[in-house]
Amino acid sequence: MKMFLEDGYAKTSIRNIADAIEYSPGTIYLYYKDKDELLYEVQRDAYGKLLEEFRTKAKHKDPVKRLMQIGKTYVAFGLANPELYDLMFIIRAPMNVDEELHKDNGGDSFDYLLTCLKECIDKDLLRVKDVDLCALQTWSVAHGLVSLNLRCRLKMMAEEKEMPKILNSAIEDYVKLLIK
Amino acid sequence: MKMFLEDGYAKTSIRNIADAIEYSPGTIYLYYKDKDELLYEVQRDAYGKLLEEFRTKAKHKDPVKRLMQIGKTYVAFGLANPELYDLMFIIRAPMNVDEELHKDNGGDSFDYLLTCLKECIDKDLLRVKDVDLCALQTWSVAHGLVSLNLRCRLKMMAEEKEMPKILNSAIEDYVKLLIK
DNA sequence: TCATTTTCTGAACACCATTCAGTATGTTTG
DNA sequence: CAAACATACTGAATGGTGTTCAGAAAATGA
Repeated sequence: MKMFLEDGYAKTSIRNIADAIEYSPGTIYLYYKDKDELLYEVQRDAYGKLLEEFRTKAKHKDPVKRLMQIGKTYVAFGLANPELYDLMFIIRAPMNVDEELHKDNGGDSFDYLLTCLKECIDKDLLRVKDVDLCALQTWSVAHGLVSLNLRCRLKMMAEEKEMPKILNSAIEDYVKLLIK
Repeated sequence: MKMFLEDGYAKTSIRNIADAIEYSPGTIYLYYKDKDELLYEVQRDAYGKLLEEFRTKAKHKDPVKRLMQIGKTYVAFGLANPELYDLMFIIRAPMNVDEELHKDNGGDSFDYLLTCLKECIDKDLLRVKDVDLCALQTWSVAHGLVSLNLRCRLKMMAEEKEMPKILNSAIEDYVKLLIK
């Protein structure tokens, strides 16, 4: 995980890992089917990390304010852990193998959002009706912001150092847009 | 471009390309600095393609309805051309070299959205004030939807074949959210 | 101590992007 | 026409990649 986060998934080779742990490359294949399976292990941790972040930084009683916290926490998480975010949501590799992995892991974070939104909508605090659609939409805004920035597609907007502020404003405005 | 779109950027090797055009691998390096530079050429085309799509499919007189068309066109474009979309907005490679390339190309499509939003806001038709922030937000929703789907992160939501409808609803609802 | 199981090795395979000395072709000049 | 030059191309070599597998080493049990 340390190497994946420092150098990125692609640049971390099985040989580099083998060197670092002082084993031969072949040994790794006795424990993991292939390089992707190493990724799953890291992803499992990463999804847990995000959920933990939600649980500690997005626990306001008011579901609308909590929704705002969730959005901001997500964006901040992506900005603070770019390589980790990459592994979790941008990299191509996995998702083909164990569908359960994501229902159990990434799913928990999504459920956190879902539960919050459900409470908001039940209390008639938002301008939307469909919980699932709204959750998808909200996740998409947050993911869009983080991933476009991570892939340097927002260079035309402002300088690098300005981006956190801008992304924060963007997600803030979006949540405000949801509120009745 | 044909090979990039059929097999993806990563799986298309310089050797494969050399074979296909019946030249030696070395020859390619006489015309392109490296593999990434081949990508830029394709990206240039791709950005043009998206802009062309906007121009033909999002030209309603009413700026709000045009905004809706832009959103739906973008999502449809991403769903219809997954590999192309990947090259344009998800792949890691470029953005480091020629910043102008993107101001001139990807920028044109972004300007199309920007202009439309400006008209909407000038006519006081939307619930937002800041054009740039709203453009970023709108692009993020659309990109989020497309890229999460492309990377199979939405498997828990519905079956593959259901996704186009859902993504369409999501972007539709978002634009409706913007309207006063 | 010896047999058995478990763990590990590292060379080999088939790829990859990239480089570069050398060759072939085309063009221009004396 | 021939020699000089310019352009175009080659393909082997370099140093990387993920992955496999026969065989060696270490640990365990009798």
